[in-house]
Formats: sequence, structure tokens, C-alpha cells
Amino acid sequence: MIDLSPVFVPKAADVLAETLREQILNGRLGVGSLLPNERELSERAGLSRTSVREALRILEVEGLIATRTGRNGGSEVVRPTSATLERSIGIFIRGQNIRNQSVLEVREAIEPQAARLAALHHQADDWAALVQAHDKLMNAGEDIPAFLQANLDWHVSVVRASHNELLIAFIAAISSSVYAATDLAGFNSGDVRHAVGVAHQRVMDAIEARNADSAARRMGRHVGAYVSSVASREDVKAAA
Amino acid sequence: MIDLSPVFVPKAADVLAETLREQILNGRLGVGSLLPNERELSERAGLSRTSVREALRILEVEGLIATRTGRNGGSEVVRPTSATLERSIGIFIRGQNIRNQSVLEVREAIEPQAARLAALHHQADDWAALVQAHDKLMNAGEDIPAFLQANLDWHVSVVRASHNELLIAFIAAISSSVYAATDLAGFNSGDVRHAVGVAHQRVMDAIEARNADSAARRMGRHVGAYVSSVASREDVKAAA
DNA sequence: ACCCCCTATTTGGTCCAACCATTTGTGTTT
DNA sequence: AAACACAAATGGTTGGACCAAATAGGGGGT
Repeated sequence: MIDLSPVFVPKAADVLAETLREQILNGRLGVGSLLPNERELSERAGLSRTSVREALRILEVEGLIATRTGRNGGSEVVRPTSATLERSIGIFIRGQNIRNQSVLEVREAIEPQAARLAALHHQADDWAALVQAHDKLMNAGEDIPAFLQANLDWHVSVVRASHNELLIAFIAAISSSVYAATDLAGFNSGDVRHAVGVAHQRVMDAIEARNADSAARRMGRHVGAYVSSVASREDVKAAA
Repeated sequence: MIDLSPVFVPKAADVLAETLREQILNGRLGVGSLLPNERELSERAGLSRTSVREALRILEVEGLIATRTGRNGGSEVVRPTSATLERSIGIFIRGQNIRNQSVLEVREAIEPQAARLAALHHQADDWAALVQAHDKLMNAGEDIPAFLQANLDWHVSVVRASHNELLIAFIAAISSSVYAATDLAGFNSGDVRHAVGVAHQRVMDAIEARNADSAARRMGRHVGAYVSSVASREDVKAAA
């Protein structure tokens, strides 16, 4: 008996999408260039317009093209944005029911490294964004939602300052999950909010001094403290 | 003049896809359940079958449904796999021309944390996979491709042992890029390969002893050494 | 010469109806 | 009981028609 794994029958649209995708990623079809219109693609590929449209829809979901209607419209090759990646990661997290704990573990992995890279590579505008987010956080007073938003902005700003596009996309994708799951009651105490401000200041000092090791260590302690505080609160909730 | 950002005109298929997606992610449509067939969906939604099919195609690309032809076929709700996420990350890396350096920086972030979690959470089968990959690496001799494959397997095994689905998906997505970009010449020296084996052994000792901090630290040093060795090699190439 | 508006044209969006391809249930034959 | 052939259900594909949006280009009015 010959070994035959179930034959995969590619659909016409899949094949066309694969062809176009490869040419786009190769750079053969550069960002900004316009694909032929649907009727011409259909003719050239020997497929119906319906199939061509399904192929284009695939590429659109993958973030490789953007389509406009009207004269001078058509499908333009675009650079895949982090928004597409964020969508995908969000679907994965929700679809797999990833525990919040796991998401926080990823934060613990990414943020210290981001702080390290921020210390090494940050520019003037990165620093300005960081300072602005920090000021907002310090001036939030008793406005807990404002505090949480400023906190989120500060963490994202640090990662942005790393100038690592992958880390930025990853943290952007999971930060919304983190924010949605943040237990607001955890920040009811003024002491806790004050401690956050102090920790941020220490990380910023290290980044400003371009001391990579120190920035990573301080950020690691900060995020670690947050994670274990959340973990203990969840324990309390689970026990209740 | 009132401020009107360009109106976003959702297409019929987008709306339907959004509706179905929300019901799937809500759990309202559980994994394994079958969507109504296309003709019925078309009737119920008041759309043409064409539009329904475009919507289904979107969900398929997002990894939320799988479609089979034939009697008893149809669109089944499936759990989004890491493969879908890997595709998405891969497109992002290629499409944005992410530098290899950036990908390595993500490895430096993820792998120490993965080693830490592996020390805490690894099970018997995780350990067995780790030992097997290690043995293959130690027995690769002068077979460089086999050595590289075993090396890759070992690193992936560590992350798997962390039991963190997000880290697993991330490392799986970038490991193929890392492997593709690995400079084989860097492992021509038997001394280098020997050092890799020793480093792996030290990480494994810490994981087996369930010493989280030590596992993280040792993995950090190992990956860091690799990254800086690659960086210096690239410098040499750039200078040449 | 300039500006505004209308219109024709181009392009994607939607619909419909038919037919093809694949898979599987079911009944018939051996 | 097993093998086969046919029917039914489902997605895949096609061609053609028409709708909707955007814009280039021409024709008036100033």
C-alpha cells in the first residue's frame, strides 16, 4: 500500500492568492503599486471574476493589499501593519482562551528587554513621549481610569522607544487584553499608585542614563511585582 | 465646517463576517459546531451567496472556520491554531523587512522567560523531548545541518515546556526566520558546537532542578552569547 | 483665464442562476 | 455480506448583468 496523506485540493482563489502574495513579499510587486483591475486579472489568470475577488479578499485580510472603489481605484499593495498582526494575536488569545496569567508572562518577557533596548536606542521624541505619559500618570490624582490609561501609555512608550517593530507589535496586541483584564480595584490604594510612579521614575532614570542593564533589571522588578500582585488577587477571588 | 473623517463603508461580507466572528469568539458558536450551509446563510442574512462566501473566506483566513466539500460538508467552527498566528507573524516580518537583529532581540526576550517557566511547569514528556533533542545535538558530529536542526528543536522544546501558548506561538513563528537566516559558517568550528552543548546542559540542569532563576539566567547568557556572536559576524561581513 | 458643475467613464460591489466537483448515504445486485 | 451504482447534499466555479462610488474631462458661466 502506497502512503498517501489526504490530498490537499487547493482552490483556484488560493492558488492565485499564493502567486500574488509571493510576488508581493518578493518585492516583485512593490508597496504602492496597483494590481491590474479585477476584470483584467480574471482574463489573465483564466479564472472567473468571482474567484479573482476571493483571492483579493484573502490578501486584503492578510494586510497585503488595500482596495478602493471608483475610477483610479483598484487594489494597491500596502505594507502589512502592526494592526493586522494585533488583530491576529487578539483572535488567537480570545479563540484559545489564553489565560490572563499567560499574557502577563509574555509581558514579563518583553518589557525588560524593551527597556534595555530603549536605554540603548531611544531618541529625543521617544523620551518626550515617555515624560509626557509619566506626567499624566503623576497628575491623575484620584482619577483611576486616567491613571490606568497613563500607565498603559507609559509602558507602550517604553516599548516604542526600543525601536524594535516586532516587540512594539507584540506589546500593542497584548496591551489591550491586559488593560481589559486589569482589576481596577487593585489601584484603589493611593500607596499602590505612588509606588508605580516611583518605579517608573527609576526605570526612566536608567533609560536616560543609557544604562541598559539597569533599565532591564528595574523594569523586570516593576512588571514582576505587578504580576505577582495580580496573581495573589486572583487567588483571593478564586478562594472567595 | 464639520469634521468628517473619511467614511468607512463596510462591505456586506465584512458585516456578516463580523457578526459570525463575534458569535464564534463569544462561544455562542462553539468549536465543532457547523454553520448553516451557504444557501441557507444567504437566505437568512438576506445576501447573495457570493457575499456569504466572501464572508466565510474571511473567517477561514482568520483561522476561525474550516470548510469541507461534499455531503455532510460545510463550515465548521475551529479553534484558531498557532499555525495561523505564525503565518501572520511571518507575513509581518517579511512584509516589513524586519531586520534579523530585531528578531534575535525578541528571542533574547522570550527564551529566558520560557526557560524560567519551563523550570516551574515542565512535565515528564516535556523533559523527554528536551533530552531527545539534546542527544541528537550531541551526536550530530560534523553534520552541520543536523546540528542546526537539533539546536532549533532543543530551543523550541524549552519553550514548549513553558506551557505558555503565546510564547510557544511566538517562538515557532520566529524560529523559522531565525533558522533561515542562521549563518552556517558560524558553526563550522567544533569548539563552538561543543560550547553550545555545554550551555544547553547547564540550562537543562537548572530546569530539572526546577530552579527558575538559574534557568532564566543561564538561558539568557546562552542566547545573548549567540546574538553577540552573530552581530560581530555581521559587522565583519558589512566591513568586507 | 478661471472656477464650478455636470457627465461619462472606470473601477470595485452585489446579485442571480446555472452548472461542476466532491463526498457520502442508500439501495441494489451479486 | 460485500461490492457496486446511483442519488442527494454541499461547496466550488462560471458568466453575465447591474449597482455604487470616485474621478477625469469637458462645457458653461463669470
